[in-house]
Amino acid sequence: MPENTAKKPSRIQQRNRRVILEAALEVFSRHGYRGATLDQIAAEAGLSKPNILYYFNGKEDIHVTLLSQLMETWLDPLVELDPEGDPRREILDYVERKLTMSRQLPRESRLFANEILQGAPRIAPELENHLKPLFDEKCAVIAGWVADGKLPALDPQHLLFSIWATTQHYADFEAQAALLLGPEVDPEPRAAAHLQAMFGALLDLPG
Amino acid sequence: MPENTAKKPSRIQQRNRRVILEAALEVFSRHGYRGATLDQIAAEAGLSKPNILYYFNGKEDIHVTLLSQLMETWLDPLVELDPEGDPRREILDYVERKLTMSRQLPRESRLFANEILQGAPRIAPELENHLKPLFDEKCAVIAGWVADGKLPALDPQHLLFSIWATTQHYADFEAQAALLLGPEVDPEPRAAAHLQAMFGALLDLPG
DNA sequence: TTGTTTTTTTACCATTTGGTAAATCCACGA
DNA sequence: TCGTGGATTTACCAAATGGTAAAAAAACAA
Repeated sequence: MPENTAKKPSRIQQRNRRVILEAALEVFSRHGYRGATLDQIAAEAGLSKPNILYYFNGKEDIHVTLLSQLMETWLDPLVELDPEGDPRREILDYVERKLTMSRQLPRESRLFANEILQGAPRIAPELENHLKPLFDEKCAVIAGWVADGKLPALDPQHLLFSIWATTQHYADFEAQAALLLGPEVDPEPRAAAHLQAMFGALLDLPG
Repeated sequence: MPENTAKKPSRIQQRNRRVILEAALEVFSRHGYRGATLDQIAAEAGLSKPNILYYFNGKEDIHVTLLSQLMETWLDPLVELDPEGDPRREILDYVERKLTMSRQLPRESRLFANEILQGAPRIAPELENHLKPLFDEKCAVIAGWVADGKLPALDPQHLLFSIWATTQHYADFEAQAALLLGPEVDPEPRAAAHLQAMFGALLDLPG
């Protein structure tokens, strides 16, 4: 195993760790943690299984590393929600960003969905440390907007849940949407219009 | 294996098949298809593994039987949506029924979520035969309401997707909600209020 | 070029897991 | 109560899977 202790990783190390994580994203997101095998990841990465275990301490290490590394990207749209901006614009833009992310990074969405569905056994600490503070912070921002009369009375926590649920739905349950809408249809444009209308209506409610 | 061909199942058969499917629901919904083992199901059912394979042809047979058997229950709230009823009432009542079902049958919700997340490899035909016709039928009903001016212009397909996503979210991502709201809080009352407000606002939009 | 360190491969291993064969047990009708 | 067929257990097995040891190869510094 590469002695990372205070050593700078070689170019080969950097490249191979990247290749392995990319392959792991593909495999874990399609089959879940338990359903994914090191052999599949190795094949996808174009490396041998022992070689993969030279760069990571085991299957779980790969999985945890992957989740941790993607957490920042995943939370980024919410980070951008600006307390100083126009409340209605900020929230509708957030919906838009989240939907775009679901469309562009469906594997990441399914990776997190899989993990949380199983009870978040390997990522709970990461959620506690990164997601929860951000969630609480942004809920407070939205609650402030409501208190200031800039938004109708609404439940910040459940508003965020609804945004997550509706936007990630298109990545997580893509198989179902493809079956119901037809595989060749791209749901995104109509999904975007629908979600803007729905959340827009909620935000326009008389306070 | 019990010769089911044109024979009536004995009382023992009925009971054990029921016990096995109940155990399988518990295990499959917690760990997904690949993450569940026959040994776990056997332990949960209080039977030996070979005894379980006496009643079912294999792991996949149990899984498919379970999904098929629960499909009807799962679609029931949508079946009840009445074309003759008041459009707004019908849809909001449907949201309520779906949320109640998510709360009362979270294992069923996670079972389906797991399966669809993996691309619905074992349940696709069942979805095609049962979900799709119902989906198309009810979308037509809603589209009719819109055409008659009884509802504002909205997208029936994506409205149903949003209802599914938001209501099932509380069962499927329970681990996350528990982490963010606190494990002792029951999200249901506020979730219900929020969803009624949100979908109510959408349905009240000026046509 | 040579010696040393990093990277990769080869050859394994132990455990888990879905599944089976056959013996045994047991419920129940005649 | 005895026989028969359905129900259950015991004892397995082959394949898959996560992981390791050690040799070989490649990279690199001097």
